[in-house]
Amino acid sequence: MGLAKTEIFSDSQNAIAKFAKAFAHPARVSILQHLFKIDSCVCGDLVNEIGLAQPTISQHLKELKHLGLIKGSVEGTSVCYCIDKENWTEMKKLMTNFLDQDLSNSTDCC
Amino acid sequence: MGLAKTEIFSDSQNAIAKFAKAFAHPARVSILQHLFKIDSCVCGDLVNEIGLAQPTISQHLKELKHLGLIKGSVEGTSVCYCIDKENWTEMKKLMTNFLDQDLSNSTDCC
DNA sequence: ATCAATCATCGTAATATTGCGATATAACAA
DNA sequence: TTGTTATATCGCAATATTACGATGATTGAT
Repeated sequence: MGLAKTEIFSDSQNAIAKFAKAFAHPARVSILQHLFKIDSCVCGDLVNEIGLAQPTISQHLKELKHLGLIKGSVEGTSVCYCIDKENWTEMKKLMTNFLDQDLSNSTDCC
Repeated sequence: MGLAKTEIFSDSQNAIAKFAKAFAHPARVSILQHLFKIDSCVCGDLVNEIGLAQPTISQHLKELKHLGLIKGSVEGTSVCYCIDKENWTEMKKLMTNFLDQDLSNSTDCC
């Protein structure tokens, strides 16, 4: 199939999976890290920074933009990308909550 | 292709992507949440809890076990699964560090 | 108007993921 | 031993992801 049965899961579970998918490829991890490091709109030197072809980078950027994690604005002949910090914070809350489950209980069995 | 070019990325970036992939499916999110909620070895009522066929659940469990996030031990005719809290903590450190990048800089441009 | 630069999209090939029926395996029970 | 229960593995079909060459679209420069 290759098709996840999203209907049988909660909105929260699907949202976690959706954002996790954004980080599930090292190129996207690298793109986000670069955007954070620069901390300003970066005008497409990502292709030089990361060793992937321009269409490939463009595709990864599109996915991140679709998720709302980054913003892009046309700046002359190039396009400037930067982190959408508001949405990033929202996403981080969701993920952190998931990752911090181990703190809610204390017993250990194994 | 469908094959990620892991060679050109750092170990850390590949590790983040690897763990994120574990959370990139709602069934695995659900499995982990259930194991945390119960907070004890659970002997395969996961198939009843989640609405997927037994071979499908078994496959997801295998992936989580391979990543070291859960442990499984034979208990009579069934198998008991639980979170590997030590590895979970390690993974959480890595992911939290990645998610907290927005705290390291303060300027904003967009 | 023409050209160069930058980025997006299309199309396609290779590989990965998801899901499950059928079947194998292992432990216990009678 | 035979049967039952619980889980794993195999094999396959459907779909998704990754990568990139070729091409299109847009902007600025001359």
